[in-house]
Amino acid sequence: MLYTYSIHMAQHPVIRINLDSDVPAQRQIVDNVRVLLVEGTLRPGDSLPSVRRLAMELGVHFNTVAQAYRELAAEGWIDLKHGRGAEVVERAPTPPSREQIADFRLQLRQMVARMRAQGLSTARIAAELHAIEEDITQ
Amino acid sequence: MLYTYSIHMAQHPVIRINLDSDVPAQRQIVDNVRVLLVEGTLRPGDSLPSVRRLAMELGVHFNTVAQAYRELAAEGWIDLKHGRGAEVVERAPTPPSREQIADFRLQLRQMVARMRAQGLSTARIAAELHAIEEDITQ
DNA sequence: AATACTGTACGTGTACAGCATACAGTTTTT
DNA sequence: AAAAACTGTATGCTGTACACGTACAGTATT
Repeated sequence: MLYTYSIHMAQHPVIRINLDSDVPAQRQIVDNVRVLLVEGTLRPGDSLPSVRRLAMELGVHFNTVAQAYRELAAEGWIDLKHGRGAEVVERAPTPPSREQIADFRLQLRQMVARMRAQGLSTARIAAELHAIEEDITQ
Repeated sequence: MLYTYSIHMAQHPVIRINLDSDVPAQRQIVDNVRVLLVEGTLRPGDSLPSVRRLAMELGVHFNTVAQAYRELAAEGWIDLKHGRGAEVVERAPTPPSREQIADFRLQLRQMVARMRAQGLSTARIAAELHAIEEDITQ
């Protein structure tokens, strides 16, 4: 839990990043906010914290947050308006491609391999997969 | 399939990397070989292709492969001997930590969010999760 | 008009990926 | 034994991305 920072967004949601991780802060911010967007915790019309406010609470420079926001804007999730903050917008659905399924399958195998290499049992991993599977099907 | 390179390892297994990906070639090599190691396609006693041979077939510099091999050696998978190639060795089991389960869970959620953002349906994603789950439990 | 907030655009230092090149150890060939 | 052909290793260079500092530009409030 050390070196883990969090912030409440829009009064409710929370994102956390780990400054010790080898994963860049920018990517952690993008990945975490994207989860909130996909899972519906952040919805169109909601406003995101300002780059300076989020940066202060996460312990990074505001330009780091700004770049993460630009990434999310490029993906079509949010709208950045100069001087007026960032707001979640309706996002046009993306047509899936065949490669993505193969990519997803490979990335899953790689993640499972990484976890098994770290000592997690296959039973434990299967349980986590099952839990996520149930989460998204309801 | 463009820009995807592959190589046969030890007569049978195959690894592929995508030079267009933003994921570094080093990491792709490590991740792909780790999958083969965890899934038992590569076993203790097997020898890996030389850094120059694998590099040529993947289309990268041999030092890139060498660094990937060093990473795998650091993880305890292979033994690098000067002048005599790389060999898979028996690996001591790693004791799992509590944080890893939380990390795994978060990474899974992030991966699912990324795939949903790319247009994959929750049904399709759930099917992939289920398939992997069954693969590792047998 | 002034102030305090918003996001943007530059430059700087650092870390890492990828490559070129030279080196060192081992095996095979001559 | 010498030479050649393989093996992995070490060092330096270049390009790119991350994180930060600082100055700028747009908007809302005072």
